[in-house]
Formats: sequence, structure tokens, C-alpha cells
Amino acid sequence: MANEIRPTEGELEILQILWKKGPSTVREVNDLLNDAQDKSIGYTTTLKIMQIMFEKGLLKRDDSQRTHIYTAEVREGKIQSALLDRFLNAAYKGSASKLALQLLGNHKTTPDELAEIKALIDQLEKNKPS
Amino acid sequence: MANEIRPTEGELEILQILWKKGPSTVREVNDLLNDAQDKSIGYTTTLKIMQIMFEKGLLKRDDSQRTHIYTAEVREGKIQSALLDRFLNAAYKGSASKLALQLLGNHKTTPDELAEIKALIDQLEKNKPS
DNA sequence: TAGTATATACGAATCGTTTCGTATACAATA
DNA sequence: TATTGTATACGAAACGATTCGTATATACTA
Repeated sequence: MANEIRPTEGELEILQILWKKGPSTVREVNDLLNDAQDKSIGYTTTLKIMQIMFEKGLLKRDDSQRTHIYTAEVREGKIQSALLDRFLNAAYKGSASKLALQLLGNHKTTPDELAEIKALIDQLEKNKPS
Repeated sequence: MANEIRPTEGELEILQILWKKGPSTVREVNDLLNDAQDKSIGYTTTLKIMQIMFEKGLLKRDDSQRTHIYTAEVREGKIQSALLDRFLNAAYKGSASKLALQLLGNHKTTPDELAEIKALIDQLEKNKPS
């Protein structure tokens, strides 16, 4: 065990792109990173990080062509869940409700989203009656 | 501006202790850190980190006695809010509802907490009728 | 007072992430 | 074929967080 999946913030940005876009080249990822940001990131920087992510098992790659194609090797929900768990413990000492209250209080949420969350709560309450 | 408050995980652990316990000495903090953990941390390590936190403005200290007393200089809710914002963007691309759903789905929440959250949602819905 | 325990200060080693310069390979083209 | 553009590979610098050894000051105690 002890298989800690713990992407850094930089790695997470790359994962977000791959989750959304699917298999991509380093250049595509790098372009998107530079689009969506204030600062600019050199091509070899992105390449290096993606190579390291590959070594860590976060990405897989097809190197049958000169231009390698990278794909996320980890599922979005799984990573989010792991990060959330960690964050919850680090910042809220594990109190999910405290986090939830602050989340809903501080951030704009659409009526639809609120309804969705409420529905989930209703369901949780039903399944756990006692 | 550009007054980024961004405690590291290690710093956050110390803040948690100070938030809970109030003003404390380095030794007290270090003891609690070692109590509540698997790994052990040297005294001078904790001292160093707290000194750095002091320089960053995260802590204030009373050095009128030989044994200095440290106090959290930042409010718990404020730090949590800033961290949550960052985390929400990094891991969920800003979708609070996605985070909320995963949070409530994955973690055990007591009926009381669920009720509390539902009450907040009701209130949010009332205040934002259209 | 001499010796021991405990405090802070300082500086350096280590570690992981991020960054990029440079070397090298390969492909397209003039 | 020689030039130019674009890949990957490699290595090292820079940076921040963490860790701790050691020096020094101070208090306690035998």
C-alpha cells in the first residue's frame, strides 16, 4: 500500500486539461496552460512536469510517434476525493459540515445546484433514519 | 495588495493547535504535534517553523519572558475561507456544488449536521427568490 | 558556585517542485 | 542536400518547506 496520490497544484492544472480534452500532446497542454493564465510557462517546463507525472504514474503516454501523446492515468473523481479528504483534515479537522456551511455561505450557488444538494441530503436522511 | 495568506500544511497544523488552545509555548505546541501524530518532530524544527510564521505575520509573540508565548495572528475562518477558495479552484475548477455533493456523499455527516446544512440552503433559497 | 536542564538563535543540509538552457534527433522544405 | 522548425532528453539552477545540529543564554538545583 502506501500508494499516496498527491498531485501538486501544477500537476493538477495539467490533469484538468487532460480530463477535459482527453489525450493531448505536450504542446497542446502548454498552449492551454498559457491561454488560461496570467503568467507564461515555457514549453520545456511543461514537458518536464509531464515527464515526471508519467514517471509517477499520473499519466500514461503513447510514444510510438515522434510526438508523444499523453493521457490522464488517474480518474478525476478519485483524485478529487483524495484531495478533498486531505484538505478536509488539514483545514477543517475533518468536520465536513463546517466546510459545507462555509462553502455554501461564501460562494454563489445557483438555485438548481442548491436543489440538487438538498435532494441529496433528503436521500441521506432517508437512508439513515435512526 | 497581493497579501497572499497561504500557510503550508505544517503551518496549518500549528495554527490548529493555537486556535484551539490559545497562546502557547513552542514546547507545548511541539508536544501536541508529537502526541497527535505518527511521526515525531524535533523541538527545534517546530521552533524554526514558528519563528518563520512569526516573520510572515501568521503568529504574534510575547518575548518579554525567557519562554516566548505565541498566538495566532490570523483568524481561523478567514484562513479557511482563503484556503477553500484556492482548493475549490484548483481541484474543482470553481464548482462549489460539485464539491458539496462529493463532500456529503463521501463523508459521514450526522443528522444534526445535515439538518443544519438544509436550513442554510432554505435560507439561501428564500433570500434569492427569483 | 558548579553543573544540569531548557530556552532561543543561527546556519546549513535535504527534499520536492518548478523552471529553463542546451543537446540531440527527426521531419519538412527550399 | 542544407536549412529550418519542432520533438524529446538531460542536467542543473532556483526556490520554499522542512529538518536538525550546534552555539549561546538563562534558569534551576545540588
